Amino acid sequence: MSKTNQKMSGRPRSAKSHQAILKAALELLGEVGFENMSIEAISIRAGVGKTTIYRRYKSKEELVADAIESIRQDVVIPDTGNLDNDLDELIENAAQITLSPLGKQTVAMIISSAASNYQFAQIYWTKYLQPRREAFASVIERAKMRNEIQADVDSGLIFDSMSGIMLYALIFPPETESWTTYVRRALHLLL
Amino acid sequence: MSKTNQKMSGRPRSAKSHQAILKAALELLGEVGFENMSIEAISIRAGVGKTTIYRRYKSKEELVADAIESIRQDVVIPDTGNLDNDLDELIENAAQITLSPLGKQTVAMIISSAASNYQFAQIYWTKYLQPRREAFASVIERAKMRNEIQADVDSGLIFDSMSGIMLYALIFPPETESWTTYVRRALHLLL
DNA sequence: TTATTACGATACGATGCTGTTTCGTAACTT
DNA sequence: AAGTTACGAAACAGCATCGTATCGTAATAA
Repeated sequence: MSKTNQKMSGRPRSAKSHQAILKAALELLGEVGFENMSIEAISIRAGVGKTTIYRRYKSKEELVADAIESIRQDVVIPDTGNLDNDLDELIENAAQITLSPLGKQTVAMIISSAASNYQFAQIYWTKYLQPRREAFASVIERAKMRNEIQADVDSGLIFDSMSGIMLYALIFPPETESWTTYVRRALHLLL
Repeated sequence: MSKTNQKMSGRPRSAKSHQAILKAALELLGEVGFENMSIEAISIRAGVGKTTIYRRYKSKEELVADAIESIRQDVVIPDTGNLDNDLDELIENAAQITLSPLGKQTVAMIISSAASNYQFAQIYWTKYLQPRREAFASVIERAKMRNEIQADVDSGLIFDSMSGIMLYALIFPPETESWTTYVRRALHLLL
């Protein structure tokens, strides 16, 4: 905003420091969680002065929101010509992200702050879930055209249900099978 | 343990204080979350000295684990003679507990500490989910006997899926319908 | 009654983080 | 070159909480 919409005189803000701050914030979020991470720890890990962070962000919330938003992951839209294979790829991809420490802490942060601060859920929805929900829809669409499933299938609701079981299995990992097999088995109930 | 298995001389620990501590801990957990609650705040709200808490618990984790464990909720096993009605009651009951501030913070705590400390998930599973999973199984069992559903339905997997969608809808509340309708609609995909 | 343990209150030093300020230096614009 | 802004480092007072220790009092057992 203020950085780009107007040429400022004086030394410009360091893009390198900016990247280092976001990186350190995400690392610490995954390691210790939102509540236990301090601005001081972030500045030390990023190798920048505390001042530099306080100059950019008014609060930890703002910083972390920006950091999460900065994650750009390519959305996979599998197209193997077969629904089951497509779904397997989607599940595999979701597993990698969701089961990581950062993924877990992000979800925890969203839940615990949901009542007071909806911005984290908002970002996660827009940046992460929404694109994948659409990718899922196009996978389902193709399966419909191949007559693999009925035309009245509600891809949105199925995606939500699938996300739900993934979340559940994240907290209470299945004991007798792998996370992915379990999710796959649940998904077969839905289709 | 040490309190009951042996008659001690001297003044016994106050059961009243004990109750007050657990109550205050649960209240604060719902209000500010696990990370933001201090032993000091608990002692003040409970109207006891800090010493009294430190004498009983070595850590906040221990205290909160005990507090959660102390919640005794009657498990509803509906038997209306009709599966859909039975399920509605189960959903309604789950909604009340899950959507409360305490319910949300408990879940958030479980997730964020899952990697380092599995005891919270363990307690929640044993004290809360397990009994309900069994109640759900008997509801399904009765529906099978009435030939409302097929005999090969896996009640456990369906319960997990249902819990999953509830959890998901807790974080990302449906915009165009109520929480319960949404859950009910998802459940119909499964049965 | 005496011995023992718990009680609530209060004070304590230690710790870790907050957000701000000051400093000399570095990187730009005009 | 002059002017301006950002940089990292360091110091700062302020605050909340930690876990422990000390106090005189209360409640129980022998």
